[in-house]
Amino acid sequence: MSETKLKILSLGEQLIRDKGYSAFSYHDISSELSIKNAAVHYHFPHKASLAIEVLHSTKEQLDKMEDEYKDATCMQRFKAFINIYTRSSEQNRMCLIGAMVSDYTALNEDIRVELKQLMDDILGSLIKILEEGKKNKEFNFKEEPRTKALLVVTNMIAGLQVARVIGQQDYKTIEQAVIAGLK
Amino acid sequence: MSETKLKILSLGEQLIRDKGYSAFSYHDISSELSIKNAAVHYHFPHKASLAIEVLHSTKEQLDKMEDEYKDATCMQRFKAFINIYTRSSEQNRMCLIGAMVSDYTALNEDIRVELKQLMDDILGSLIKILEEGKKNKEFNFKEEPRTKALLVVTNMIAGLQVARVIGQQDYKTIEQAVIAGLK
DNA sequence: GTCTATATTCCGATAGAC
DNA sequence: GTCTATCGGAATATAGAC
Repeated sequence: MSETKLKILSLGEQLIRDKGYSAFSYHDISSELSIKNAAVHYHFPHKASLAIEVLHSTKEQLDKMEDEYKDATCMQRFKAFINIYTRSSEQNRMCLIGAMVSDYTALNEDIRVELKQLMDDILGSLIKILEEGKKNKEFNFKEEPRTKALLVVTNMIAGLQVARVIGQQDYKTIEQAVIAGLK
Repeated sequence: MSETKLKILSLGEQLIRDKGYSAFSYHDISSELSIKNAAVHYHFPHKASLAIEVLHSTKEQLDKMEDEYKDATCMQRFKAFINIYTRSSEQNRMCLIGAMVSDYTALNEDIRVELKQLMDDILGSLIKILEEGKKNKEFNFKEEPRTKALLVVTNMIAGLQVARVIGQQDYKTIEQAVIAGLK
């Protein structure tokens, strides 16, 4: 992938997670990168195609992390998962899922399908960590792993969203409580 | 308040919770109510003024609910609180807070202030219920009431958001787990 | 691959008639 | 209070030169 395309992809992700999919524009990208609107369209003909590549790129990062941590303890894997959100919090941004789901009715069918796919992958990855950790007694929670995964993920997604209004300290509080909730 | 203004206010709230603040337009309102764009502007000169009145109206509903349930048990009050989200789920909509916070960077300062105010009020209301219920042994949770409130509201906010992608059954699962998590 | 220029559409908002 | 008409601006997108 060309240098410019990579920069657009990366900036596109940051913008989506800062302003939301509907609210960011190709102008935001072109002005920041000192290129023209048409150049952005050359690399990503439609806004939807940029969003879809951002979703794919996030899926790749998830796969990479799973691979890197495949021999780690469940708690280490869980903390690596949570760390994605910690980094978002430090940027004062939402996570990609949180930014996209809240624009769901404005998305076309292609993006909706990709978004559901990524959501299923993230949830699936977390469920595996929780299942295994419960089985080997690393974790101690009473809910079904899928239920616990839904609780954790929604804490993270909305935690990042509300922290922009009420303060990042509250995100930290949520994060610590989520980790403590496994013991 | 005139009939038309009330209809616009109500529809405005539904649209914000369906499409998000940035994504809904005065055209959505005028077409649905079979009036003209200018008529909507007569009642709400700016889009921001409509949003602010929607936020105020939600605050009034919260106050009304607190008053109605002032002699109820903490569990009854908690369930009444959760019921707001249940109704949103049945409409396949986000809650107002969830719809607005995800558009936070697109909001002007006036709305941001009102949004933070409402967020504080909702959180404060829930904290009181949790505090009292913990004190009188109706509830049994180990976190600080404020922490528990943050966990519960983020479960609800993002639960409604992700349910539109992965299915309303998952919202139901979250809701049941949240209630079970008080015992 | 990037540019200039422009088409098209949509949105928030206002002036002024009725 | 609602209408017609329109302004100004922004957004997505494309054609064609370099």
